[in-house]
Amino acid sequence: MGRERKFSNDELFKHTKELLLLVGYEGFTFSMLAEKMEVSRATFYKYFENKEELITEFMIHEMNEFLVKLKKVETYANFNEQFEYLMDIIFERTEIQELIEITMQVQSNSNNKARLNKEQFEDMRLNMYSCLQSFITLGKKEDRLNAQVPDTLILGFIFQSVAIPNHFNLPRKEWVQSIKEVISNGILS
Amino acid sequence: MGRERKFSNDELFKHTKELLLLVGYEGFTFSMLAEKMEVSRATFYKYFENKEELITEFMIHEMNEFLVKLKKVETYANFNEQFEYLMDIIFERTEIQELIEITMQVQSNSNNKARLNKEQFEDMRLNMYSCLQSFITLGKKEDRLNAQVPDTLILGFIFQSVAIPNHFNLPRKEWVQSIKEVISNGILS
DNA sequence: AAATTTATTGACACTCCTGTCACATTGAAA
DNA sequence: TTTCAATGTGACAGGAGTGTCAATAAATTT
Repeated sequence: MGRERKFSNDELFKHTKELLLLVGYEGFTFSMLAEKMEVSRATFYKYFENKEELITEFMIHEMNEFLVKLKKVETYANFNEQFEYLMDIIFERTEIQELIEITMQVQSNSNNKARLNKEQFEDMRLNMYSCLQSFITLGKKEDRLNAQVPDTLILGFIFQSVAIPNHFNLPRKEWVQSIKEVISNGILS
Repeated sequence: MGRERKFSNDELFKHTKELLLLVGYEGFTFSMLAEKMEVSRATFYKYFENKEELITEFMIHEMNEFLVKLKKVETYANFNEQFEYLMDIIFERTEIQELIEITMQVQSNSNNKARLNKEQFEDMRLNMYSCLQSFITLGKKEDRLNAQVPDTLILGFIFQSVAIPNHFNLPRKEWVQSIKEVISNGILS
């Protein structure tokens, strides 16, 4: 019962994401979002106490979508297939890493909802890492990964690689293929 | 003649850098800088029209320091030595990449000094790339670099690697060594 | 010591964002 | 048709940053 909403949660999060990637956490304001969505700014306060709460809630939503896909990595039997699949989903959501860094900037001082959201998000992030840890462990067990290299560095390389600017706009397929090649065997011939 | 300045340019840029890395471009304000430096906010307006002008000027200063070091790469005769030297200076100034990205956010609409500064900075950035291009070309000529990999990706890998978060705080020397190893030969064994 | 020059500052007016609230709107239930 | 609960909005007060300027402070020159 009651009035119909002017926008769905999906729409809200879609615009939030675009704005966040455009202007960053500090630059993000309810005013901009309201203008973008053609809605009164006051409306948001019916759903969120403040921008921290909106952004942390958005990030949980975003991370959830990513985790669902990431979990499927376990269904692949060997390291090679897991690696292929992992690169695919990472390059399908190149912005996840950037969004994680933005969320790190959220300061939640008091005992509010944003604080709880941040804690939940932290749990999800660790969940993500543990999922990836299994991947690394398998790779080292199968003797496919260089055991000398710290696990955290292997993951770091994989995740950072999506952030490399493709200045010359090489075709996506070729670009991703090259990145896989370099991550696998390095830049030396 | 006249009164003595309360702070040097070096001090100003030092604090600007710290603040920028802490709060990002959008979060940076003259108020914060003034408080940090224990100076009146109004003082800055004697030297800069606005924050865009300060930040672009700072970036030129920063890039200059980096370019001076980078130019020396040409004094090394072969690829191996150039590679070693390059990694050293990049890890000595791990923040240069981050600062470049921050500067990209500066919007200089009108025909002001910030606009000119941005253009000058862009020149320096291209200068940087051309310097690195020589390094790549030498590497491919000496048949040390994988000729299949796009040049821009090789540089991207090297520069992005400094941004990989060292979550477990592995000792710097070991960390850099591992990164060199992965850049060179990849994560596979 | 007075004049001159340069640096610094507090205060003011302006703009933009925030959080709130009473009031308006809408759609479904009674 | 009336009622009512959920949704949406304009307006207001408060806070923070901006850019400016007249006044003040400190060095140097005369």
